Amino acid sequence: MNIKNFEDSLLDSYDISLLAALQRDAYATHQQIGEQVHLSASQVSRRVQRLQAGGFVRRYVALLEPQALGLGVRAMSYVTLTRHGGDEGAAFETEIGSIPEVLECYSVAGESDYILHIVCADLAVLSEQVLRRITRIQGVGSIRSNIVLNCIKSSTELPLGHLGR
Amino acid sequence: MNIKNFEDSLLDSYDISLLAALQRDAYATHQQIGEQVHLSASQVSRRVQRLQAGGFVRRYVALLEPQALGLGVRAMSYVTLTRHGGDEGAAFETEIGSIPEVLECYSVAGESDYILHIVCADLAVLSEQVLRRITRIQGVGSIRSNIVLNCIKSSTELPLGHLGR
DNA sequence: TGTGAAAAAAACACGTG
DNA sequence: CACGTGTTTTTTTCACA
Repeated sequence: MNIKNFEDSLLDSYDISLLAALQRDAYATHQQIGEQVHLSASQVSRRVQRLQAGGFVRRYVALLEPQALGLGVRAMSYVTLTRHGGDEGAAFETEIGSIPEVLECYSVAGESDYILHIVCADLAVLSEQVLRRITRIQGVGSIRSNIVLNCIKSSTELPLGHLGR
Repeated sequence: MNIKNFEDSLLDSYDISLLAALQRDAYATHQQIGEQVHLSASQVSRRVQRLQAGGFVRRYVALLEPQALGLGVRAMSYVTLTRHGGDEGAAFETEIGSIPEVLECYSVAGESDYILHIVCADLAVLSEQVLRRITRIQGVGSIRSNIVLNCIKSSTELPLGHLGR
């Protein structure tokens, strides 16, 4: 039987610590993870497979160091479309998908329509290339941006505390 | 000789495609990556080690599926501190670090002082637990939040195009 | 830089509680 | 039926040409 989603599934406390360990460091060996979680290597192997098959793990990735790669600028940008109701949204969303400097894009309720998380080399690239390109997308009204001064925290670890008890 | 940072380092086009491959899928075997990048498995092994030692790779992680884990709410919150110049910032920053629902926190130039990326189970948890806890941190003036309606794009892949040519 | 050997780790099958 | 142990297979790392 397959674990399909949150409702069907019973994640016991081992699974939860396992997921926590995986999103902290996916390159630890099953042995090492097992020691942290108090499980044998074979158990870890079995459970990890189940968790993957169950759709809890999206994928495994390497997180790179922006500074080391010459990516010195991070910004949050807020895009407002000119008109709502049409398909400006669709055009915008597909275009955004093809801009590698845009790491994240969310539609939101509020003054602006979209929030964009952008990383790029420097301010010149940000304004002259990335923001310019976004401005030119059909339906885009205004863009406002916040330049990030300092990174206090940047994590990909989802909170799992609500599952536990 | 060690590769220390962007200036010293000469990343050739192989290294760049290698980094791109790693941040796309870090669980591919060296063999598979080698086929994509046109390199032998041993070369991939060597280069990956160099890239890690050179500080280009922060770490390897599993990206989990929020929906499958009952994490249905995503929000961007904007925090303004009451006074600037003191050490309210320091207190705030250490406190924020201990809230697992806050995935990202950046200090920014502009109207607000900090931007927070929050993920949690539902709106009740967001307002009654997470935002409440943030409000109570010493020095916090106001919080404004944007609830995310839709995720257009959510990536951890840094843009590497500027390195290439 | 590639090839092959050695080491390590993961996946699997089995026997046991 | 779930668990750990031992075995097989895969994968990575290292030495050598």
